[in-house]
Amino acid sequence: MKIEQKHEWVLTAEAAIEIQQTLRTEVITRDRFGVVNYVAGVDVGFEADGTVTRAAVAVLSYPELQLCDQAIARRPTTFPYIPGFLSFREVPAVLDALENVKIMPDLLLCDGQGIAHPRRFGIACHLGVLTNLPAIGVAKSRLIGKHAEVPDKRGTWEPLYDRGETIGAVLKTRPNTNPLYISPGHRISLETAIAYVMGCTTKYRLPETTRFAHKLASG
DNA sequence: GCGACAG
DNA sequence: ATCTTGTCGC
Repeated sequence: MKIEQKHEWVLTAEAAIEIQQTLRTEVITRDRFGVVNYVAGVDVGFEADGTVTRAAVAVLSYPELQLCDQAIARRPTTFPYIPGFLSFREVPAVLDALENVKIMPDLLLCDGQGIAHPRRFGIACHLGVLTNLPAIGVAKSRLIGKHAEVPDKRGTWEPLYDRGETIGAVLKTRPNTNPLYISPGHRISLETAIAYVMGCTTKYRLPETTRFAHKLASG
C-alpha cells in the first residue's frame, strides 16, 4: 500500500499542534465502510535504549480472528514521548509496516486514543486520516475525560466525557480487569467501534489484534 | 501556580 | 514504552 505523505515528521511542538488542528477537520466519526473481512492490530515497541522504533501490524480474518498476514518495520526514533503527541513518535514506523502488508485490512485497531484527545486527534485519527482506513482507538489507560465507574461485567461500558461532549467509551472487556478506553479514530462511530472491539476480544482483556501485534513488536 | 498526562 | 520473579485471586 502506498501512503500519501501529508506532512513532515521532524517538527517543533508548535508545528505539531498546527498539523493536528488541520488534520482533525478530515476526521469522520460516522460509519463509512463496507464488509469487514480483515482487521489489523497495530503496536509499537522500542529497541537499543529507545533509539530505534519497531512497529508491527498483524492482520487477522474477521470474525474468525486467525492471523493471516503480518509486517514489521524499524526506524530511528526521532520524537520523544509527550502526552498529546504520541502519533508523531509512533506513526512513521507504523506507516512503514503497513506498506509491507500484503492483505490490506478493512479496519485498524490502534494502541492509544482516537478522538479522546485534547485536540480530538489521537494516534488512531492520525493513522486513519493518513491511510484513509477506518480506525479505532483502543487505549489501556485514560488520557483525558471523565466517566462513571463501569459495572464489572464483560461488555458493559460508560461514556467518556470532556468539555460537554462524548468522546469515547470506557469498556469492560473482561471481569476483574481494568477497562479499555475506546474512541473513534476515523470513518467509524463510537457505537460501531465498541461492537468491533468486542468482536475482536475473546477470553483476554485486550483484543486479539492487539495481542498479536504486541507479540510481534516485542519479540 | 498546581496537578494530570495514550505509549 | 522499559527494567523483571514470584505471587495473589477468581
